[in-house]
Amino acid sequence: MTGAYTIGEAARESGVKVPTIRYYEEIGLLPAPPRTEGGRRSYGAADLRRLAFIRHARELGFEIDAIRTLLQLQDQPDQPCAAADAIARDHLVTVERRIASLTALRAELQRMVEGCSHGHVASCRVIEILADHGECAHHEGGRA
Amino acid sequence: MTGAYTIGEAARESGVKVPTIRYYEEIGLLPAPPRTEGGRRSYGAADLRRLAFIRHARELGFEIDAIRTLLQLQDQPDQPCAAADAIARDHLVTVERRIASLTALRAELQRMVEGCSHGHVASCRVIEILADHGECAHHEGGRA
DNA sequence: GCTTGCTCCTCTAGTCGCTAGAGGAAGTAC
DNA sequence: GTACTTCCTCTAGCGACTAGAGGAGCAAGC
Repeated sequence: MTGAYTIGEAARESGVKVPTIRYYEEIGLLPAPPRTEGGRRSYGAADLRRLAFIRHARELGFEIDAIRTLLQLQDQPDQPCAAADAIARDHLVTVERRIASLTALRAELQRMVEGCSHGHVASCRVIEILADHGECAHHEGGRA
Repeated sequence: MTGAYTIGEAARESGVKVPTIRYYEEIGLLPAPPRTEGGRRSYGAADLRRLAFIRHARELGFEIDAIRTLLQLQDQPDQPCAAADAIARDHLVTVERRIASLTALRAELQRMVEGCSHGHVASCRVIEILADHGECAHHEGGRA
């Protein structure tokens, strides 16, 4: 039977660390489980699934608030899934923007390190490019 | 002449927000400028250059500590620039890893939203993939 | 002179998603 | 009975800011 798990077992099974599990409980992402006589948390199989879901979503870069919504949706399987789709699409857009930004950044870093003649700071391309924004190809801000 | 600037002017010139400038001063990234009679910060042209340097480096994703080192290097132009080069190279590696990770992530998000038939949550591909890690192509962790 | 409105000052607290550590109790192994 | 591990709660810290309170300086108009 899908018995009871200690928080340590839940952590090992789900890959979410012990303090993080407690943190998720604190912020209401994971329901507070029943306790043993001695006051220890006792998790069931459904909790492990929920934790795995959260972990996977975090790995994919979803924010806690988005995961909260996704979990609510998961709990109501007869709802239309437009909301889940929208969250994923939104996130996809974010990720694409981030990739574009990082790719531009990579090009600039490559220019830096390739241009560096390993001489002295006075003539260092790395320092130079950082000092002169005008000289560089990077003109759109935003989180890298 | 390269006169004196208020913190607001420095912010406009450098693109760094006013509270952020004060924050940089607090953490010792920017020297504390002289004050006017009325106690207001009075910046010179060198401060503006330093701020622009910091801003650019932050835009490129360098961490404050790395910027601190880069600024120290900039202040000693006769030093060899190996350290600056190493910082840039390090950062390039980080950025490349991040791009790889995000690219894998993008593929998975695309699978999600393309597979979504816009029906109900019970059969939603987005929710499904999140629930079943085994089903997905994403197996290496790391910061996205 | 006086008021209006903007910028500036300091200080504290909040953001996000955890992570670390203190100090103590419960459970397990020998 | 004692050693060891795991668990408990609680508070504080990380990075890099951001927001807001409460007050003072300063320039312009009347």
